[in-house]
Amino acid sequence: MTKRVSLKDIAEKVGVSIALVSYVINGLEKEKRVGADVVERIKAAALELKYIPNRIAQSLRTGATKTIGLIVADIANPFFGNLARVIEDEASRQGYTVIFGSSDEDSNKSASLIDIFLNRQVDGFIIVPAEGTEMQIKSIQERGIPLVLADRYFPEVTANYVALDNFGASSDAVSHLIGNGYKRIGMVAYQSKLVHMQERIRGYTEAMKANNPGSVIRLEEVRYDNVDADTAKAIDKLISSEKKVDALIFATNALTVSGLYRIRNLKLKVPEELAIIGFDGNAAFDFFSSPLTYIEQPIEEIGKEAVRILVDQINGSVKVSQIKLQHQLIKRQSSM
Amino acid sequence: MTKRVSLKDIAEKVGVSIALVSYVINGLEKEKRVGADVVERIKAAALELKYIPNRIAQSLRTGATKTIGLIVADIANPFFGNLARVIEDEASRQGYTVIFGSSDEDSNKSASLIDIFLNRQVDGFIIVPAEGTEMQIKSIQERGIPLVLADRYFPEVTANYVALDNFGASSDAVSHLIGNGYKRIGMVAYQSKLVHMQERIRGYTEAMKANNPGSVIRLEEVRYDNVDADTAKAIDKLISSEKKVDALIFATNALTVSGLYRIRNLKLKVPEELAIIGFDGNAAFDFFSSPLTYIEQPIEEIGKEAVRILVDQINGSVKVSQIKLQHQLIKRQSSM
DNA sequence: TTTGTAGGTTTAAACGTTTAAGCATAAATT
DNA sequence: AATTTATGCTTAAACGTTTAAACCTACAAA
Repeated sequence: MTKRVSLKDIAEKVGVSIALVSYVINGLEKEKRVGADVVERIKAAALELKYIPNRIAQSLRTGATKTIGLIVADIANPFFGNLARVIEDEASRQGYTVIFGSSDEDSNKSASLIDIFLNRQVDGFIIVPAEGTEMQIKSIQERGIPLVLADRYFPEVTANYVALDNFGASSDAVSHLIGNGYKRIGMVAYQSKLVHMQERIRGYTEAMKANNPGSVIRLEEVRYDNVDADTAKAIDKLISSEKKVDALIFATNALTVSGLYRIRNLKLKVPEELAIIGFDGNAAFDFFSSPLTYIEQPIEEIGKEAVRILVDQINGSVKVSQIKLQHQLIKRQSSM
Repeated sequence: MTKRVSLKDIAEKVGVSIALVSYVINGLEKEKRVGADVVERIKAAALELKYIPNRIAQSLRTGATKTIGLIVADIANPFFGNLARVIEDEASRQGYTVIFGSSDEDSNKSASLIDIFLNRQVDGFIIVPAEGTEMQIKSIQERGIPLVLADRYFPEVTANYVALDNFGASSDAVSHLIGNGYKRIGMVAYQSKLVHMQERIRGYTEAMKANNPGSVIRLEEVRYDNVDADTAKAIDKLISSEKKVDALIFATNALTVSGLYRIRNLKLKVPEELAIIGFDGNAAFDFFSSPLTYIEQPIEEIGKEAVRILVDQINGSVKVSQIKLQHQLIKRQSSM
């Protein structure tokens, strides 16, 4: 490994002090009154030696790493992949680099990622928090490190967040189904205390009650680490009871896809025997025998807002921003 | 922002030198013969003050950042999202953190990402190289920085890589189709000089010639920045000529999905009117009217191998590893 | 002649680590 | 009693930056 070129190397080559070189490299030649000829010689030498600033040294000196730590549930999940992409682009626009990690909805993994990112002195965090990580979030805040939660948040923790209006989204889905004549509507959700899930569930139950005070709530909860089997069981149960469902809302993208497999295997006619509403977009939704109606999240906005708020905080803002964005219900055949 | 706790703070609290604290924190108390009581007091103080090592300072001192720079075409593309996930896990297992960026197949973006990662003194790179980035790759090598290419490589550049045996994969697809009685087989590929694409094309053409010396090559190339329109046009052309195709191979996941939309809109019966083979897995493949036969890449292996080779290089190995992995042809209804 | 000021440059400390080298003191060996 | 060895600790330099402060020199103003 050939030694990297430093300011010192340029200084020696030109025959001036390191300080002068630093000034010129950083464009402070006017302000710091560096001689015109010296400026030229330094610039030439930097080019010739292919000088690349050492951000590690800069960071140590300035205390800023220009790095954002991003923690999502799973970067392989298209929803988070898309979110990561938006965050990457917006961060880059603002001069930040992103380091990322997947928590797998596991609080231990989350803790270890946070530790690693703290080690690396990230300037701020964007976190899709897993269940039971309230204390981790608080501990970041106590350290005074900027933080924005995305997709979910903790009602009892005062923190910046950008999330969907999940209550509105799923109650909209219910209204849509009821408007189309469906009555026995069920929901398949994750077994989770996280607000985004609880709000999706609450949106469903409240809308059911609002539209028909005596309506039956048919909610099945699925474990994150056993999606396919649990979803299949949930659907089997929902369609086998004497009062079987005539419509089904899935609470996430993964649940929807998993459910579609089961529904296809059962050869249920959609929407005649069972109407469906999915969550998030997905090419699979389009090619299902009956194209799916789904709740679309404004991923672009979520990511951009999160970065903007975070950078604001890094730059000293102390304002707490809690943003709920609106969904769009993409109406298609599966719920008609 | 409350000041972060440093070794110095612990040293002052305990009343010893910084060196001793460093030894204890790094578990060198035996080797460096630190007194038993002092060890205890230092450990207690570290815990009490919630000491977190500053990796930036460590990196500056040791020259190693324990960071891998990952450049893919687009993290939002499920293939790269999955690859990133595998790389993240394997890197973490080896004590490395990943910083990532998407090149969008654009050599300028690629160059800028590489610069940023060099600034940050990454210990090594894993790159899915874009067209025309040979010099960028060489420049990294000249700096003596470990590097592994993934998914693609440059035949004229001697570098480590892990890729699919693309030639074998697409010729296998052709053989399969021919074995099932299809004769007029076409391919929709990207317009790209990159080997992975050229090899997929070559696998197709060679297999066509091998099976029938006089066979017609029906190849259409699509621009990366205009996938949907170009793919639609390509398909229209391939099925409208007097000798229209009876089977179609798509050269990537995105091309396959795009093609499926067109084929559905044209209401072509698959496989009766047109057989299809896709690339990479995807839930959409499963729900298409006729479940798709597709070429499956060993993503897990690609990612793991890439990290293993990279870490080897970081640890001083100078061996050049060029690995081609085998696909699996998942045979289903669309090509029967 | 002294004082002031602008232009141009260097010095040196600091960020938080790691680690080779040195310095005591006590205990063991001759 | 003199020397060696072991034990326990400190000192200080180095990594590559940034940046406040000090330092020159020349020249203008008093």
